[in-house]
Amino acid sequence: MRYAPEHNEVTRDRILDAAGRLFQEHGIDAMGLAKVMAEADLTVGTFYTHFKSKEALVREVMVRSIQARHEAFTRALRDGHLEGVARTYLSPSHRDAPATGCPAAALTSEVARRPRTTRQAFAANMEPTLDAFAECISKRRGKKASRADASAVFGLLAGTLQLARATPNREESDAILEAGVRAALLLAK
Amino acid sequence: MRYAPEHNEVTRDRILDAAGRLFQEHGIDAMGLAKVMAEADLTVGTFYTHFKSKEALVREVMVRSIQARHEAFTRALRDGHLEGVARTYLSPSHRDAPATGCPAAALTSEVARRPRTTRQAFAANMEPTLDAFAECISKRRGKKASRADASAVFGLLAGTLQLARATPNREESDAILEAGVRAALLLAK
DNA sequence: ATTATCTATAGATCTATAGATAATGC
DNA sequence: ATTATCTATAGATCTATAGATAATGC
Repeated sequence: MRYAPEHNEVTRDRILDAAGRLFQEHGIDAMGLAKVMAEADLTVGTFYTHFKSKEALVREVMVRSIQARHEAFTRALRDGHLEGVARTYLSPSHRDAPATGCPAAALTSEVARRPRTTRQAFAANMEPTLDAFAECISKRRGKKASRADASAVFGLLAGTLQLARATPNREESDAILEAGVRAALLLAK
Repeated sequence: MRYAPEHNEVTRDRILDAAGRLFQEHGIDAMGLAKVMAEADLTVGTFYTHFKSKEALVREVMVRSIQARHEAFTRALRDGHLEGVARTYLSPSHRDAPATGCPAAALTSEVARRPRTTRQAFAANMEPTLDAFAECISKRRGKKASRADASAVFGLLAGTLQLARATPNREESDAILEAGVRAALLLAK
């Protein structure tokens, strides 16, 4: 159709957005390409003019979601406000909205089972976020924290959010979130 | 066939073991019943004489795996040896053997997306383990730690293990594990 | 004229069921 | 005689491809 020059890219973005939401809410393996394309108001046939394979989509979605989250993290982490980040991350509203929430909390254990290229894309794109956490922790502690140290704090946030999501009783789940905030601040002291 | 009275139960156990390994290694949605039954040296047809549905299998496998892990945890946690538990949990060999490792690290984010009955089975069966952690932390701190406090420590362990599994570079992954151990001990102080 | 979209389909796999087969305690 | 197992199959869905259709810049 020789569409407008930006048309292709706009559609691609719509597919990536749809896949990002559906993968995080229902898991990668649970969402077929037909459902992803329907969420983007398209049919399956069009998928392969935009992506080489489902795994290529998974990689791109992950990178994109991680980068989008990075923006949010760095905005919040500026000036060393780790407390605010922890409170927002471990909030009931984040727990209850996995589709638009942190991709690491939703997908890390699935990423671990994906092909090496996908894991590399994940790890490489998490580095800026982990470095931002490390810098923030360093400031609080008054001594250098490594990226690995930041991974432990981030692991606490993501792991605790997952436990809260898997806990059906609301009060118990809320209590897990609150204990997670206290723990995160203790850790970064 | 009017088999030996214990025959049915033995076979059921074999299916549960097979499913436990395959679910933890490849994810629940990635493993079809045909593959699970083949791993147990059976064919698909037999599945429904043992379980009502795949979801019923998922619930039973989870309960069983969590209980098996609980044994290991309580043995190790006795006498307040949190350091040993953290070192074993965040060891390269645990990272590299998800099939036989902690079910929570492998499956919590998937459990969060399962039906409420499955999440209830998960949460209820995690309680003894979390209480054992809470008791151990209480001893170390010299003041009462709640189950939610234990969830934060456990969330740190599971979340950090997941990050280490998703990190393809070995040195970086090892560093994450080590930082996780330090963080766990710091948290429980 | 170009190309993103559509419909249709291949071939594999998924969960679940039906009915035949085979193993063994009475 | 009982029942766990098998083979076979239904019907839905999965990833991926082929070829027709339609939209728009030249």
